Amino acid sequence: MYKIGEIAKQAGVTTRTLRYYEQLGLVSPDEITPNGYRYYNDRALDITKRIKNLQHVGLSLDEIKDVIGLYFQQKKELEAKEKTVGYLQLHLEQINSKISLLEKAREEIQEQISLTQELMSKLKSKKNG
Amino acid sequence: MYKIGEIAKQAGVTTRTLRYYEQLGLVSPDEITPNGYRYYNDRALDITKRIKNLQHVGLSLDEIKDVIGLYFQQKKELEAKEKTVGYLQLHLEQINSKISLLEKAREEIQEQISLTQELMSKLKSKKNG
DNA sequence: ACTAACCTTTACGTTAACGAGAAGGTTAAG
DNA sequence: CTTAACCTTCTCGTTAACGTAAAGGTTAGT
Repeated sequence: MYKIGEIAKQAGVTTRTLRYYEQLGLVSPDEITPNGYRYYNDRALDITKRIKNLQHVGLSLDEIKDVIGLYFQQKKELEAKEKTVGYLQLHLEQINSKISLLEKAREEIQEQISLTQELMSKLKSKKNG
Repeated sequence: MYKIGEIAKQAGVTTRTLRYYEQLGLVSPDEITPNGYRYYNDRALDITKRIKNLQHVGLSLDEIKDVIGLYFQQKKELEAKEKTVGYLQLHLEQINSKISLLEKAREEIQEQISLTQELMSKLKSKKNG
């Protein structure tokens, strides 16, 4: 069991952020002692890191809230599972489209790099020859 | 030459957004007539679309401002080119790290999907005898 | 038992990226 | 030459995702 500061440090966020996430229903402490202290387990740390990653690639906390549970959830009812798979597939498509955009950007950047380098070598050979 | 509304429509943004981008130095009209009307060319449309894409994968307008010019820039001086290549490579690394995150997320999602589907088929076979 | 380093809630502040009107000028088709 | 559909600047409002005290309680090491 870790106190909030420990989790914050490990995950690279502030304690304020963790309380904010809790308020949004994203990550909750495993236990809250009578004095109000929050105690977290490793899973909370894992979730927090995932949130950060998804946020970093352009998802809002609101979107993340819709999917973060799907990474772990283990409900027992068949019906629930069918829904879960549906949501996961939607999420997967979203991820894939982002990957496509980034790969396209990557190609363009690489092309621009080699194009520029080519021009540079021409300039240099002119200078030297 | 297109008026602002036309560009906005094509790029899927509002006119307000285009003026805001102009204010940040991201996209500028090709010409502004004496009455203040903005007229854009195809390149502005292209840039605007790129901005949207980069934004969609998690870059802020501030970060985009630093790199958007690199996708097009054709300055003549050798020194300028060397700098440009440097910036492009940094940008490329940034893009690559985002791709890695997304690919990792993708794997996890796929794993969770097949895991869930496996459990589902077990549930069904139980149900059916 | 002291004290530094934690933790709590409450609440106001901030930045980014626009949205939404007001008040008025311009253009293009009929 | 009218009028709908554009365009302009200006300004105030909004949402997300926290930051930053303030005022005080808790814990852990010495």
